[in-house]
Amino acid sequence: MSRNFEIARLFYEMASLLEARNESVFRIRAYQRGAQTLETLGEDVAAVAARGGLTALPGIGRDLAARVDEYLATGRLARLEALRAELPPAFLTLLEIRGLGPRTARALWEQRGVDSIERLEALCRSKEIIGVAGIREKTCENILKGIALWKAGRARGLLPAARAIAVQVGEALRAHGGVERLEIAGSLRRMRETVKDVDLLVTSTEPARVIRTLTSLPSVVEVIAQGPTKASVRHQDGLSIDLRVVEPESFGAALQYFTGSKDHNVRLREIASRRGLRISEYGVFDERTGARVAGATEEEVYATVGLPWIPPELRENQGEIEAAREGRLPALVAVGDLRGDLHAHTEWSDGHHSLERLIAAAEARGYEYVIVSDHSRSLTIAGGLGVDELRTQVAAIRDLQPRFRIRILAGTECDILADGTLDFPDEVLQELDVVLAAVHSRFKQSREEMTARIVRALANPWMNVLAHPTGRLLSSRAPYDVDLEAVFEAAARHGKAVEINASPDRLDLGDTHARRAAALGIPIAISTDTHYLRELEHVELGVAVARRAWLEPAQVLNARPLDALLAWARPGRA
DNA sequence: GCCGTTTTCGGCCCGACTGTTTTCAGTCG
Repeated sequence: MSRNFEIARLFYEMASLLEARNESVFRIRAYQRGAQTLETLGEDVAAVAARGGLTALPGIGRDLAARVDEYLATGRLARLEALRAELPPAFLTLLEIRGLGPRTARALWEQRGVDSIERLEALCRSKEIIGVAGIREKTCENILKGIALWKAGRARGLLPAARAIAVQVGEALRAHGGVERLEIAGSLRRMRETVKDVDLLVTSTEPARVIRTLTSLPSVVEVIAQGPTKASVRHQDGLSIDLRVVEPESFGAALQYFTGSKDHNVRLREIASRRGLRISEYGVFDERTGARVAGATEEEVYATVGLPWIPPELRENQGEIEAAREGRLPALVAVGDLRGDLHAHTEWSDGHHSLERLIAAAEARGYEYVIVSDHSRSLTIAGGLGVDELRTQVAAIRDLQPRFRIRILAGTECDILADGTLDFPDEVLQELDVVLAAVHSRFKQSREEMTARIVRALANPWMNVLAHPTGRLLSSRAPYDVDLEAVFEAAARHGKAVEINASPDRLDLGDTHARRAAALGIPIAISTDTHYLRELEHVELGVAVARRAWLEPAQVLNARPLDALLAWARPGRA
């Protein structure tokens, strides 16, 4: 599905270049919408094109379909190349500077020859950009700040870190008074896997006081913008924090609005507009009379456009509005639906606690079962277990069982070797209750090799769950090159499950892929990959990904009762 | 450039803040 992202990126670029040319905002938006459709498409765009289905996709009409076809056939987009020729190669990079948009960047290129961030910085320092596109002293300073920020890296924060900051800042605002109600909104409320900024929404009778509190917090290093009802600041560890203060009667509308996503909200407003209504963060208003018809709660806002309340995790314009209209929103899986954890380590390999403590902690969480899935022998760096050691561990587990109510499952996180064979022989694997398999080495294999490797592992009759299927680390490592569609096809054919690994740096599978896998009928395991006991709590993150993937309990492997799980994993065993 | 239970033409989501401009453009979300 990598072509989906390639073409989406090209469409986004097209939109930016068109914007620099002052083209119609609607044409620009059309390319952005088309790009968004492609990057969230669960299916390979080439397959859609092959069956002539491109124009059936939302936002893809005759022209965009022709461009997709052109790219698939030739690997090029003539129109884009013509647009690129008008501007410097680094134009897109310039747009990554906060506060610098396509119009200004184009003017800088045409009037001062700005073709790189280095040159932009030099001209800012020498003040030579003053006079272009209404730029004066202040804008010059802001661009320099933007450049400094860009150099520092615009990393999105991991979900738990951002949430911690949001909670901390929220508490500080409350402590200083004036806050009536406070909610976390934005991508944090939608539980996106990474978060670029924290959106806080407050009702208050003293908006100025709350704004002032935020801008003067010790952990705030820069005030980006500050008005009577809105402020935007930079937190000391890089995230920006946006605060909005609204009246209580607008709280629902504001919460809906600031939760997003942008695309979800645009759709909602379009529907409202067809009904003669106007939705803003202040409420829902009758277009003719100007009268407010809703706003205090989110439910009210959705009701005005004939929809039930939609869970925040689904608000990505990925079909949730249609599903809501037709009364087929999923009954999303929740933490309480999970009956056990299917991926956990102990000090037998690279975990930091004993077998007993893991089991006791899982039992204390109220689980019906927990697996012990330490690494296998080839992963020496993680203290992988050899065959004898594994058998000793299984015996230790069987010995411990009578002391616990929770069922302890003997397992392994078995390495998938470079050729796709598993690290333990079949006669060893069949002694276990559940077998996880994962790639931990030779990440640089070609797409063909990696795909064949994983597909072969899935064919092993004793293997059950493919753990962290893409190998990505959100903060540091790209996924390995693999044809996931082929992997899913093999998993479905062999009756295997795939994992949502809830480790905050992995979240692997991610939401889009998990949704695709589940649509193919593949059971999804939501697992913590616990190495420290506190990480059992990461199950919340895994469930968040699952909810964003539209999963219901029936699609989740570890929402099944113990008997059903064992019958699935070892059908031959009594 | 897309789209249609108002429409195949004429619409297309809405508002805050900043810096520059005396009425608004650009950027952001």
